Amino acid sequence: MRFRLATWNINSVRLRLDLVQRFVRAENPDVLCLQEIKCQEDQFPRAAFEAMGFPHIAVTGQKGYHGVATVSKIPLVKMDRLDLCGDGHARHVSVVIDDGLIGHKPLTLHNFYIPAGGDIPDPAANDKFQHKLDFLDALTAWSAAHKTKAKNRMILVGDLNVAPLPTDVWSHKQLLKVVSHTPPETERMAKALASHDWIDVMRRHVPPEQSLFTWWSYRNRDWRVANRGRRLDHIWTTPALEGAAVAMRVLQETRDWERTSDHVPVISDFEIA
Amino acid sequence: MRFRLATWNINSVRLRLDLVQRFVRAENPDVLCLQEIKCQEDQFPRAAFEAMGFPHIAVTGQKGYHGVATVSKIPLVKMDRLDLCGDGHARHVSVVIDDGLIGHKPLTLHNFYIPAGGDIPDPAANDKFQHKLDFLDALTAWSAAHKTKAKNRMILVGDLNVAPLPTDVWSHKQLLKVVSHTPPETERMAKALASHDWIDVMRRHVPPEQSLFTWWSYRNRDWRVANRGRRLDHIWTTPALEGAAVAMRVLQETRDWERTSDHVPVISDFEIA
DNA sequence: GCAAAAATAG
DNA sequence: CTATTTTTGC
Repeated sequence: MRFRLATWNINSVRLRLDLVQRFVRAENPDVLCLQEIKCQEDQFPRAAFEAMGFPHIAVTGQKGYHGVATVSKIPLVKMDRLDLCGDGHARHVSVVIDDGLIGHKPLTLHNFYIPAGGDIPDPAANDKFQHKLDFLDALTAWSAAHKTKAKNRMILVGDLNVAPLPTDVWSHKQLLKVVSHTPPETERMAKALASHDWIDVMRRHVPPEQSLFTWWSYRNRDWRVANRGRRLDHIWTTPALEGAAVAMRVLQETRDWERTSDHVPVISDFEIA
Repeated sequence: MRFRLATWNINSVRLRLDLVQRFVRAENPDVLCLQEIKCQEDQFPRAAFEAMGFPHIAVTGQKGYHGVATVSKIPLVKMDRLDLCGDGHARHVSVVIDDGLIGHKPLTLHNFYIPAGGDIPDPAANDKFQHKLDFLDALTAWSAAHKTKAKNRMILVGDLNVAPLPTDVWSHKQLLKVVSHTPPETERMAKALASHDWIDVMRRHVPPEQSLFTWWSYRNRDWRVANRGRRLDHIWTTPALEGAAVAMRVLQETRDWERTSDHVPVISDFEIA
């Protein structure tokens, strides 16, 4: 089974439906994970996605903020959602991808939108940063609990809002005190990765010496010149899918599109035995 | 001297510049008075009005709310502004129209945007209604003070936010307790009219038995069917201009334009000796 | 710099 | 229903 998976923080799916269409026409993903859809579930533009060839749709939404959706050309079964911090935020949806072949082991796809964490990287002074650390801890606990099954076939994608490696930001030194790259966050992300021996697919394709970004702030108008980016979006797989991600690309060019998201899509082609 | 005068509550001049252009192309007014321009003076699109053939511009603006502007093809002199309630609101601009002929008496044009007055027609419970009544009283006092000169040639136009006659609303009975048609307002408007023997030009052209509206709420989508309108916009002249307004039309058709104002323009042709 | 919502005004 | 400003969040 071969398929193309894409993840994109779209920053309002209703406002940027046209950009999604342009992306889908150009790259033809089989499964597309969106974050920050910023709408309720009944406001999700289902018809437009069906028209784009994605009849299988799983959405977790809320009013105004957050929200994730996974749309697929391949049938989806067992849609589910997690509320890791028990706060009712729409930050996760999972699906089991089922291409209809008999006897295959299940393949679960988790789509996450981890809290951004506010401006001040001090959990005592900033509730939102505390919430982000709690969410990362809960992610690790949840992930560790799943490790009981060694052959678990799982993909985890999304806007994780952490740039874990020094080369995942434009300046390691200057960002050590900036939310998304502080030690409490990067250490927690390392623990999350270790908790299920998750494979960082993007870094399997781009060596850690090389800088790799998926997000550039709206505030830098000349984003390509300054190149003050961060790698906030990720694709992980469990060891059972070792080698399955046969290709990976960061779609930087979308950052130049008119009225685009501050995040760019990440694509990975999977070849599953 | 012959000229065409128009008044229109445009409900944001920047947002509806294209509609103003369409109106100007169709009706070719010589002088155009706008209300609710909703911009500061330096944000007023002067260049666009100059391009439309209005090099003479008088603006009283403020941030976000209210604001009036008079633009003209005929030279304007002695631009002035009144602050009848001393609250700094941008609700008036006056100009003296000067066509360059020697020996003519001055002709002053006042452009007003009277407070809407909020929802509850009780001055004790609603400061905005009190403000509206105060404004109408101040208008009467100001107008009476000008009566010293019997030959005063003045035109007063604008969104006066009062529908004075029973036929100026779609249902006299149902609107007696609705702000714009309550007795405290209509009585004050009658006093204002009497204070300088103002001529209600619109009613000189349409008999008071006939209903006459210039505004239809955005809330009635099918405005033409229900026809729940009110006459909130007015053109008055002093007795010295008796007979000068040789024609008058209410441009109802603009209410059907895309994304239009809830008010429609009123046009009057003047023939001044 | 953007986006959505809430508040405010009409 | 429409527009602007303010607030919150990213």
